[in-house]
Amino acid sequence: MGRTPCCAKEGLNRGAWTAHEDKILTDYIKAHGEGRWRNLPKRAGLKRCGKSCRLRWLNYLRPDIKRGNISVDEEELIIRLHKLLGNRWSLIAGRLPGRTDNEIKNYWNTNLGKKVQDLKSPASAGKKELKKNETRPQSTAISKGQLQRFESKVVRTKAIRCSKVFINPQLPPLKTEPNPEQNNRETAGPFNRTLASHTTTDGLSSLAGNDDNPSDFLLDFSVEEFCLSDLLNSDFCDVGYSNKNSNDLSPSSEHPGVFSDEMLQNWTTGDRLQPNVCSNLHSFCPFLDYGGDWL
DNA sequence: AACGTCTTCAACCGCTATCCA
DNA sequence: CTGGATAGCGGTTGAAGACGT
Repeated sequence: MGRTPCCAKEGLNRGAWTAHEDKILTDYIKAHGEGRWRNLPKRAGLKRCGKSCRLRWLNYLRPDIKRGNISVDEEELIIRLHKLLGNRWSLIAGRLPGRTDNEIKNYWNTNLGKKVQDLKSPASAGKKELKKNETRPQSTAISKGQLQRFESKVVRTKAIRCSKVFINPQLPPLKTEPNPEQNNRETAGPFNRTLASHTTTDGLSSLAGNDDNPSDFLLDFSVEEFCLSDLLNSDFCDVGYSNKNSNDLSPSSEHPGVFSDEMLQNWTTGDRLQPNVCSNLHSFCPFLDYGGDWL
């Protein structure tokens, strides 16, 4: 590939892994656990670079890997998370049980990215895409409107690393007016339950003073467990923030907050959705409604 | 059947973050 | 604080199979 190798690879195997190599690696990790990748090949008797072993294990051999057939729900979630996080595939993968960052990245590059692009300029989509959709019926599940919303609001999380967090305590209250439909869905799944019962008006209180881990923000579910579309349709929150002054990131500006990567990660890598943090859904509104460079 | 083009995805790369002595 | 080792990330590549002519 025209680049200098990251480490000495004389006598090392390259390219596709053989079943034998897979077995050696699997057996070794089962016996000794993950980690120490650099030394692993030598100890396991593999002619591979440690990095390659790690990748093979994480992306292919791990027992909890779910392969192929990305469902419509998963697809929608990927798009939504991509809109929120940008190309932070590992964070996105963290919310899709059994999926790897590599798989999601590939899926995005080969399917969703194109789809978003095509929907942006429908004229260029052409017959080719039509044909393709015929053979991949699940790909048609997302409406054009959805995709347009997704496309325009990717948060550029990698541009600048923040070490400070500013949160405006004067967050507008979330509307909590009675909603029959919501009430009906209250028992549908954990996410709806928590949303319904924890819509506080204080964006900070739940961050500061609760035993539950506020970092476990986003979603913890298996997509088979309940109807993901409830979450996806929720848009996380739809409070009417305006973002007229995109350069003013001070706490007193219209942006309620600028978030560090750490916070972002915490929000998206937790193992469990904690009830108290649902009120912090407020905090995401600027992301979702913010089309420009927010940093 | 043969050939060329396209698509997919596993594997590779360099870079950065984190850990630890 | 510094620097080496290690882990992890996202971008890119290319082999292989699918598809079209």
